[in-house]
Amino acid sequence: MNANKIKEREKISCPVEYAVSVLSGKWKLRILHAIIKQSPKRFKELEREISGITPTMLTAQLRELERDGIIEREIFATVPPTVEYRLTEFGKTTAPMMHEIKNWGLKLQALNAVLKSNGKSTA
Amino acid sequence: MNANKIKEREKISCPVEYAVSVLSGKWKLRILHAIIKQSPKRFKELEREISGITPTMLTAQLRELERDGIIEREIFATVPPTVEYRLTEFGKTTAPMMHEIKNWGLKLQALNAVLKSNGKSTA
DNA sequence: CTGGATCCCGATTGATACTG
DNA sequence: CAGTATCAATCGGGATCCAG
Repeated sequence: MNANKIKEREKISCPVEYAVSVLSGKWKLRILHAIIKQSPKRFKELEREISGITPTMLTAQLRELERDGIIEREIFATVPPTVEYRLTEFGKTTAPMMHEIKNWGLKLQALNAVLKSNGKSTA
Repeated sequence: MNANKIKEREKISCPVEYAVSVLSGKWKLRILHAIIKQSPKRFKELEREISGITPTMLTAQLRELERDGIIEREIFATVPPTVEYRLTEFGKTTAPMMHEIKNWGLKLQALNAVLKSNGKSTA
């Protein structure tokens, strides 16, 4: 259960482990990244932007991020229904971290591109 | 298979997804954090510092980090055997990211401590 | 001490079908 | 459009045993 996950989290002392316990998984960071880039964001927009994710997973992950106080959900009683997601004030504190992660991802991509093109040359 | 994981990675364009593909899992970031704090670090020291990890997992994760060019391993033919792990030059580029992650973890812990004391006491 | 090889479980995830 | 429910399959990760 979810409540269990929360209980487990309370035992954690290491800040890194704590952050991981909230952000781990294939999708959380990408969702966060997408919402940081443009907020608010609708369900469908997220689904399109995060290639490979299924609606089921997107819903589940969004619920967890909401429960953890990082994003908030606003429902509009329109037809068809509209739901917007945006960062909470606390959620905005992830921005520097996300920036560094993205940044490092770029370095990593660049490095691997080089390694690949070298393949077997130089050394 | 591992080679497969590498192949998959080549298709990724999003930097965040790329970073996640290398760092995801329960242990990678904690291992990195431990080695950043003090380098070089021996196998046993890592095992002690990263509470909960088993030698099997520690080995597996270290191998992946090594393969991804983030850490390097040095073996000393002593009795008993000694192995030291340290960051590569590229591995050092994770420092700002790790700093932000740790930092955010601290904020998160602080927030949840408040939420808990509100929700519980006073009641 | 370091860590390779197996086996195995259960949480995580995906596919599908359905609803307000 | 924005989900929910269910079921099945996969895979990360733990336990155990073994070796240099």
